Amino acid sequence: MEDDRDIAQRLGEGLAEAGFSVEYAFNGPDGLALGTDDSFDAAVLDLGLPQMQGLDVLKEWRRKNRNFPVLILTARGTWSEKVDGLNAGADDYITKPFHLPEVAARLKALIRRSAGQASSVLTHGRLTLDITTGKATYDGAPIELTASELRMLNYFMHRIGRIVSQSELTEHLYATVDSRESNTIEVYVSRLRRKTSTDLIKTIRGLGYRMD
Amino acid sequence: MEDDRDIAQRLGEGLAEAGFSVEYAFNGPDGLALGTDDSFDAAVLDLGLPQMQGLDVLKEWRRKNRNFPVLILTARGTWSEKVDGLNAGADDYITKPFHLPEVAARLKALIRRSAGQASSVLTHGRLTLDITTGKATYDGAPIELTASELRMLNYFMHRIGRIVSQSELTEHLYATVDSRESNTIEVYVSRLRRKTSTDLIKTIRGLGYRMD
DNA sequence: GGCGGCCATCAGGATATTGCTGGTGGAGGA
DNA sequence: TCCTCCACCAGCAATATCCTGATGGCCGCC
Repeated sequence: MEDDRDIAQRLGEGLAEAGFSVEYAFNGPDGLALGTDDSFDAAVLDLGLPQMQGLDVLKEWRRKNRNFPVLILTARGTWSEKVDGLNAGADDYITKPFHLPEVAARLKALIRRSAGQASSVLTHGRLTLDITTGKATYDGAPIELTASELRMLNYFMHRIGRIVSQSELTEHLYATVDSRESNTIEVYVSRLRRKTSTDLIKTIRGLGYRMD
Repeated sequence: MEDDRDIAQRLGEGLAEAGFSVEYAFNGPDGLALGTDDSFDAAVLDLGLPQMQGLDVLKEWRRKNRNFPVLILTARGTWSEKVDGLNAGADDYITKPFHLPEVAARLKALIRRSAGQASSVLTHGRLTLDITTGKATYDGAPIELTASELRMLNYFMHRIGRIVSQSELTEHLYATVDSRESNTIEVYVSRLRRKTSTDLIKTIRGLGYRMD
């Protein structure tokens, strides 16, 4: 997003070369619209967009809980803008004239960091699981999961198509190795099935379970 | 405040020339002591102070409601530190090697701004929080919050929708890692709920809390 | 030095989760 | 087809977890 299309062009091409997928907006309202998609990994924001203050765009994003990282571009010497930008919810800033590799590097760092924090949602079929918010949905409807169920479901969703043995599950969920004395695992599988669908987790008799 | 006395010397002299009145601390505890005076316009904090993490000093200041602006000095390339710093309550950061005029300029900007009471107010649903004035409203009605409650609420409001574990809260609020000896966190959550609404903060048993 | 408010902690009670049991159903082998 | 054994599930008691009123101590302010 840039006020000067040439700069934007150059920046966009550079970032594309660095492996990013880029979209542009040349004014505030367009930027707002783009941001509402919430499908971005990060945004580069030039302060001083026409028609709307760049900071206002940022504030509006944050107000709408768009939490992708934002890198601010500012002209050299406008300190207050930078500080205001950080306070408005920006994650980093960089001064013009900028070096492309630096922008790319910072963007990568921001994205890497936000990946550690941002809600990373796993999707499989009609099932959805966000481990950071603890929310899961099946067919779009939210389902309530307890902590243990959540852990187990998470484990399964990271092992789609693989057979997961009972002992493996016990080990992962409890860090203890009970041999066959209780059927706790079976019970939890049962609960997961009840809350989602009977055929979500298939049982492989004598070997374990598999989700696919 | 500097880990390298030469750098500190140079920085201090430069700032003095620029019209600032400067005091030093060369380690964490001294820095803490200095900060408790609350008679400063601003502080320059070097991450990586001996004996105590620079960020802990900052957190401790903020815990005591010392709200002077803080400018962080960090080595080049440690992005996570910077971002963590901003999250911990710093107002700006600058990378080494730094140019004296730049530091001075940023400091001035920070001080000017802090004098001007730029109020950044967070809004979420019927809840409103102005971190600079410490005022909060619920349904438009003002609610009285103590310093700790305020910091906790602030933390929650920056993590809407995310599960926040008790240990995470303890760590952020106190900079120490108490394992389960007291139920302080529970008590504060309870108080926040009483002052706002019972269902403002949802408890996820075994995992933590979530505000959404 | 006295006072007020904030803070941390305790203890008792409330609640959801956990792990188990026992009875039932069904798969797979002989 | 029948039999055996494994898996399933509803319900239950035990328990970890959480909530909240009360209390004493500390700190800062007057």
